[in-house]
Amino acid sequence: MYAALDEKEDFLMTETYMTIREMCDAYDVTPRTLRFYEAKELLFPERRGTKRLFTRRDRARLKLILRGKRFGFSLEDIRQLLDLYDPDQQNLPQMQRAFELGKERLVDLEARRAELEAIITDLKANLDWGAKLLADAQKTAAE
Amino acid sequence: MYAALDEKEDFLMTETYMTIREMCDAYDVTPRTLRFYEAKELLFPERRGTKRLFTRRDRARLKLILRGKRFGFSLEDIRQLLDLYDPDQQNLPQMQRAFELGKERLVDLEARRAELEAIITDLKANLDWGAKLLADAQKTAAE
DNA sequence: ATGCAGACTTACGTTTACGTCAACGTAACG
DNA sequence: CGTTACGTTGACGTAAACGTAAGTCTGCAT
Repeated sequence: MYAALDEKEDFLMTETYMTIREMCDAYDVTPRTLRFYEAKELLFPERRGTKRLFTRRDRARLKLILRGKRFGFSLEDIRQLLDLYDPDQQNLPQMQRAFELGKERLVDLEARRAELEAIITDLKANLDWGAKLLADAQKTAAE
Repeated sequence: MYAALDEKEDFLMTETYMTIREMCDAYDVTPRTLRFYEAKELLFPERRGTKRLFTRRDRARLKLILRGKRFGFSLEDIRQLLDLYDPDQQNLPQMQRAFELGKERLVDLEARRAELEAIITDLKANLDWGAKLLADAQKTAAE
């Protein structure tokens, strides 16, 4: 289960559970953020008494959340997507919705990839152009 | 000038100036958004009396703004980058800052490209897996 | 001349994604 | 047994990116 949520460095992670502080240090987020994500039902840490215990599943989800954010997805967008990476096999209709949604996302992401490629090419060209302009300016100033 | 800001379809754009409504229709934004971008010094429409007239330069900048937003950049990030795409040759220090900033962005974008590649691969794998799960579920239900 | 569609300014409202106290619980340490 | 460190729940605050409503102006068609 959660095959896609696994990561290579997980073999280092001997602890099954992590406290909120360990999570913060490991993923560079604040406690507030983790509690906020829990409130928004993006994470589901267990409890020992009143304290949160973050599982492997939570860690995997958090990685995906942070990833999504870097690409401009809203938390609500991400919440939808998480259902795909972490399906509830008891709920067929939900799985199918997640599946359809995932296919749409794939199209979207591939379009983004193309656009990103264009942006990079573009930026490179502008950097070359800028370098030339700056070089000219240097020479002019030297006279 | 503004070589990188040109686009292929521009030859269709006979009008040098566009009204705010034309802009809204063309780029699917609201008037509020355009005025907001002007207030934030991302766009610099000219004025006929009190009314805004958006130039080719504004249109090129707007495209870049919308692009940047799709990739999760803040408007402030974007404002900085626009200086690179639209340099002020009277201002050497600003050009150099823009140049340095642009180089950093390039590194950033190339990292994003790699991550995006990983995300796509990942999502595809999950979709295949999901397809399998759904197929199994269908069969089970058929018995 | 007038009315009305659009554009303009000003200003307050809204949503997202947290930040920042305040007040309290609890567990370990000396 | 006190205090120090870390964790918890509200509750209010904030920055970014606009939305929205109110009131004004303005060009032009009737």
